[in-house]
This record gives sequence, C-alpha cells and structure tokens, in this order.
Amino acid sequence: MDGPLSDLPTTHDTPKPIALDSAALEAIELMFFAYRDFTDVADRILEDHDLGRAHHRALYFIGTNGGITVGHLLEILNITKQSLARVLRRLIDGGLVQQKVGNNDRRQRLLLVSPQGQALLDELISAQRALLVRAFNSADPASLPGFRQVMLSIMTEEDRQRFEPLVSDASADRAA
Amino acid sequence: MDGPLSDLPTTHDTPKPIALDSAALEAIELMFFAYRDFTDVADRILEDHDLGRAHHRALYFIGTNGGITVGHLLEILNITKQSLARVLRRLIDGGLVQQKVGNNDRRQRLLLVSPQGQALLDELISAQRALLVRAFNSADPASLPGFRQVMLSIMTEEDRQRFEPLVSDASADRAA
DNA sequence: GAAGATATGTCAGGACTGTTGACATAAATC
DNA sequence: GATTTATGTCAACAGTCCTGACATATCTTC
Repeated sequence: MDGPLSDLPTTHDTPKPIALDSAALEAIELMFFAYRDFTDVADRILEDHDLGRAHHRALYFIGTNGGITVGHLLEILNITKQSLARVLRRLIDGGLVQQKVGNNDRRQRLLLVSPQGQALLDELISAQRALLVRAFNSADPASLPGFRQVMLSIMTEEDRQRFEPLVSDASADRAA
Repeated sequence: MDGPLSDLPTTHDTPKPIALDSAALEAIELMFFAYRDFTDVADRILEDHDLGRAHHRALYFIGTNGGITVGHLLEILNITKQSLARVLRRLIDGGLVQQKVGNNDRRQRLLLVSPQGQALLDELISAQRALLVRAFNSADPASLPGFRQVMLSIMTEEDRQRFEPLVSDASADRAA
C-alpha cells in the first residue's frame, strides 16, 4: 500500500508480515524502474561505440579483474561460452581487450583491457557512478547501509560471496 | 567529471564524497547481481510457459493496471509499438490477455488479463515477492526505508513520479 | 608416454527482444 | 471534410542468449 513501515490497520500482532509483503510488492517495481534507468546511462554511451550491454558487462569484469581467465569470466556472467565468444570477438577485434597466454597453464587465455578499453570503461563507470552518487546524495545518508544490505540479501548466496571480502574487511582489518 | 559534490582529495575535509564514491562503485555490482538473481526466479517460471521477459513485463503492468490502454503501456515500458505488438500478440493469442474497446474513445483497445493470465501473473509475483520477503527478513528491518529511498533516487524523475502517490499518501493522509 | 580431462575456440541454427521505416484503418477532433 | 490520434501490421536488421557438435592445445594421471 504505502511506506515500508506503515499500516497496522488491525489489532496488534503480525504487523511485520503484512508490511513486508506490501513492501515487497512495491519493490518489484522499484527493481524494474531503478535498474532500467541505471542501465540507460551506460546504454547511451555504448550506442556511440556500437556496442551492447553484453560488451559492457564483459569489459567491466575484465577491467575490474585484470588477467581474468575466460572460464572465470563465464562463471561471473553466467552465460555460455558461445555467447561470450561473440562478445569477446568484437572487443578483441576492436582493440578494447587483449589476450595473454597463462603463465602456469598455457591453455588459459588471460583477458586484459587495452588503454582504449580502459578509456571506454572509465567513461561507462563514471556515468553510472555519477548517477549513483547523485542518488546517494539526494537520499538520506543513513539510507546507504540499508540499500546495500537489502541488495546483498536479494542475491543468491553464491553471488553474495563475491562481496564478502569487502564485508569481512572491516572485521578482519584490525588484525593487520 | 564525477559527482556533484565530489573530489578535492587534498587536505582535511570532504569525507563523504570519497565514501559515496566507493559506495557507488560497489553499488554498480550490487545492481548487476541483485537484479540478475531477482529476474532469475521469474525466468524459470516463464520457461515452463515458453514466454520471455518481455511477456512478463507486459503481463505485469496490464495485471496491475487493468484496462490500461496500449499507448499508456508503451509509455511505461518505453519500447516501440512494434516490439510490444509482437509480445501482445502472443499474450492475446495464448488467452492470457484480452482487449476491450474503450468506453469514451472507441479507438482505444483496453487491455485486461484473463483468469489464466492472472493465474500466471500470480505465480510470477508470488515467486518474486517471496524472494524479496526472504531478503527483507534476513536484512535488518531498518534497512527497508533506506533501500526504498535509494532505489527511488536512482530513477529518473519521471519514473519516480509513478511512486509518488504512495509517497505523498503519508503526508496527505492525515488530511482526511 | 598414452589416455583422459580441461580450457578455449568455432560452426550452425534457433529463439526472443529491441529498432527503423512504411503503410493501413478507424475514430476523434477541428 | 481535413487532420490528428490510437492502434495494428509487414519487413528487415541487430543484439544476445541457447543448444549441439566438433576441434585444438595443454594439463594430469596412470
């Protein structure tokens, strides 16, 4: 109906289930519109380079995981190697990504972004980061941890673990 | 270059811009993984009915806006009428959606979900709602308003307005 | 060292979803 | 009556994902 902590129209108990349920219904639409507008700022940049979202995703994870293997990238993206191959081909042929034979395992093709690839990636990240910083600034600063916690909770356990190093950082930090 | 109130990484102040900036970088990935896993639960159901995400979106907004016009649906989805036509054709031919001539304007084709369409939509909504309720339960209850506020702030002003009736409810409520 | 497993690449074909451009019809509006 | 609006449709193209099959090079194991 309305806000996440609203209602309590009845007597006294089971206040949470009802509130969570209506909050979840609204959240379905929050996810749709927020994600669409979030990806939109990158899509506009990608258009200028005749690239799609799939190229963006590959470029992003190669850029933030320099030297990543094809297999690991496939695990992150959760697509087939044939799908990735097409995308990777464009990125490599376009000079945005380079390959390097693995050091220990010569079957591996380690992926690296070229300077041009990094330039494009910087542009994409800046645009999305700017959108998010504006959003964070216009929201109550106290909203941030809540946003983060809910987003993490929505993910599968497997995906959530990708963020855990950052989480445990805080607790394991002072051990140094 | 970046955030509206950002940088100046020099002497002593501006602690927030830096924090917001790194939070925004992490949020790029939060958006990617959370949205993917969120859509995944619906995708699995859609597979059983040989429908795609586009059908889900159309069915959803028809179901939650009974009697919506084609034009209004196009505005919400932000796609071309040719794209929608293909999707709508499947939904109508499959008996999930029905059309009705407009009352005031007989050019309009008002869209309505059939009982079967509602059954599928219920299934889809239940699955996503269950995922979100689980997420909300595993997160701190105080996280919810923050999540909502940030998601709203990420959207364009136009999309945010779709939620405003709900927002202003709280402030205009006591007027009754 | 031969056999099997692994990492990667590629060809072929199909499905879904989005786009542009062009045209058609019916009904509202001026 | 002329124009605009709401909707539908045909055609073609692009991007992204999938399945299935096969090929090559390089580990790993017995």
